[in-house]
Amino acid sequence: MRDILHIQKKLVPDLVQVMEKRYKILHRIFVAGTMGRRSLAASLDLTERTLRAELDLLREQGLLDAGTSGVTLSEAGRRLLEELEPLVKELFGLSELEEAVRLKFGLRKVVIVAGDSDESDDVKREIGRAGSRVLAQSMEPGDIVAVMGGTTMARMAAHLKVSAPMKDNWFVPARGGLGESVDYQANTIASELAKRTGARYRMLHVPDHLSEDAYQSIMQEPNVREVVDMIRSARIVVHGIGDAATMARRRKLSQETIDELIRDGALAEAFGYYFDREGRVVHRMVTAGLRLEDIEAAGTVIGLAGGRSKGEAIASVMRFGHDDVLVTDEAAAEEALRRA
Amino acid sequence: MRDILHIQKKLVPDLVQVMEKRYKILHRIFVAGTMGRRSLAASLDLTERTLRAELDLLREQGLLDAGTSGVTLSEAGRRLLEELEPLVKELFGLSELEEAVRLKFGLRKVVIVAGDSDESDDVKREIGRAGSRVLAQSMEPGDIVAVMGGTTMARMAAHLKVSAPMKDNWFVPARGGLGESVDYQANTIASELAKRTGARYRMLHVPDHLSEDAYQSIMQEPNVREVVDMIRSARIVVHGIGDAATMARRRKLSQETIDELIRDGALAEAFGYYFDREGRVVHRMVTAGLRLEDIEAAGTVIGLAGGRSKGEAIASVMRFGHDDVLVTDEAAAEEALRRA
DNA sequence: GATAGCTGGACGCTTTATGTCCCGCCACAC
DNA sequence: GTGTGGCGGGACATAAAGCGTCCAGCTATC
Repeated sequence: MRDILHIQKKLVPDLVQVMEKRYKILHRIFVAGTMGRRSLAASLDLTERTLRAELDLLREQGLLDAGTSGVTLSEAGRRLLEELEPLVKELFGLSELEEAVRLKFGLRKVVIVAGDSDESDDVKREIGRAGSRVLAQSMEPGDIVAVMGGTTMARMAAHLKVSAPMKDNWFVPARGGLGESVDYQANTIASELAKRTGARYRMLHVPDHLSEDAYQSIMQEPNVREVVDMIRSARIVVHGIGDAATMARRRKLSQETIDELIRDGALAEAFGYYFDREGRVVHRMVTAGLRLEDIEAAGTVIGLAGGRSKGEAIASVMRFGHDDVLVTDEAAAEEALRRA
Repeated sequence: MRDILHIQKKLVPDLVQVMEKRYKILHRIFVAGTMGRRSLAASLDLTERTLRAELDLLREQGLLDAGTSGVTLSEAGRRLLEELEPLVKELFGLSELEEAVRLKFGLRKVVIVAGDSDESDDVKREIGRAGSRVLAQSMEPGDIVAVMGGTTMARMAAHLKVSAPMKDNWFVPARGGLGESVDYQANTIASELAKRTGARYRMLHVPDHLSEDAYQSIMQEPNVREVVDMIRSARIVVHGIGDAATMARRRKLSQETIDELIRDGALAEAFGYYFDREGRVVHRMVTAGLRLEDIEAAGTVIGLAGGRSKGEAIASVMRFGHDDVLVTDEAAAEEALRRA
């Protein structure tokens, strides 16, 4: 059953939303018995006109009747609702989950794709696609977008598609190199995104693991300085979320540092910071780029991550509380809620 | 599984249509391997621009790729199509059936509702509803509509709904009384239809089973004459279809006549005429009203009938060849095709 | 008999969809 | 190598649909 919807959603992406909207209308009318258009519109948070279009359609389908004192479910409508009831949870589970996660972490928007990234590459791809849509919707002319690295980010970049060239937008890497494969570096991703959108980009070449002296002197370089300033004024930040242990290993942190992270209860990593269960910052990478205050100042911070194994890390970063939008998958969302 | 498709047809019929369109596009591309937009548009009977909007969306969904020599299904697209195949029949089966019936009998339009009228009153109601929609779509200002009697016609009348009053339309009974319950007489139905649409109507009171003399003299009556002239110039004719034996009994024909009908192979009845298997007229009722030549002259002839038991009769009347639109149910349509 | 709340009609504005044309490009045939 | 037909994709004016808003007429209820 689930499959069917999954298939249909590919063909008609907003199928479920529409079904949900109509279900809610029918359900509301069922509960109220008889109800007028205005009060119905108010209680469903629809405008009178759009509701009316829906009501006309539903009546056309013979699901409801309009009397002089409001609309009522017809016999067929009641029967449909009854058949629909057991499917509701499965049908709209994701949007309910989205809402639950949104409220739990006080986010502006949550997008959840079906499945578990840990188990299927399709789901990973879907997160990338969903993320790219969110980014495209969020961008406005003139915006500077700072992006992090990682495979999820790379996938997001690969799916971004815009209708019109964004000639006066900039993409910048949120931080210097991360010692990863070049495909997954923030620099690469920023340039890829710029290429795909017709926007401009700047790169930031600052090696990891610099001594304090070397760091200070490289920061004096005018063109490094310039890029860093741009990064710090980014209006949109897009980042992946990792679990602390994996990230520490990938970044080849010293055993000493890793021990320290463990002692401090570091669970999650995002934009170069490590967070404990409560969302407190317990460690930060020493490298040029985005600072916490820049994150706070950014208008839109978008987090991308999926897979049940990342649920805890996601919960931790969300508790940190400066993300606005989360794009994840079903398994991770459930896990994050459970941990929170 | 079947439930959900069933529900969707009721709740989101518009989206089901969209799904069908997109399925057809994918399917066509799959068959062709790779295909250009223009030739695709031509073969699917869509305009280039609308097709393009669909293609953009499907590509957005990752279902197809656009190369230099046309569009091709992506791996995901092929997979989707494969998964979709078993659903196609259930989802769009009726429209394929509609098309098959349409071609078989050379009709302008065929509307089929799911189910079997013999088994469920809901299906009968649906035929009425569908018929009323067809009629509303067919009517244009100034049109005279001639209607027959019968329960199906009565149900159709009960569901007719128009957006604007049809002040300059007329409804007339196609024939005089049929000796049935008053609710199902053509006169009653014509007046009901007029009341529901804001149109005007005329009645025709000519008893069945008149002697030739009485018939001739009643036809001299100016106001009978007037109504008959109107009937004969109807631009739209709506009629039910019955099987010959049942109708003969209902009309209390003499045993002699019934024997004659049987001998001549009468199978079906419509607008007062009896037809054999090949659609030839084998008998006609002697009463005032629509003649065969008026049927032939009418712009739109709409036939309504459902139930597997009527399949053969429907096939017979359709072979007669002067209907333009058929509204029926799934079982009757299958049976009619089988018999033809 | 007054009143509140209902449906359905109307209308102008905004957004979206659509028809149409064109350009540069690539593959293929010659 | 070169010509050519068909391709995708951009552009744009226009038609159509969607939507917010208001109103008339009606009816149930107090």
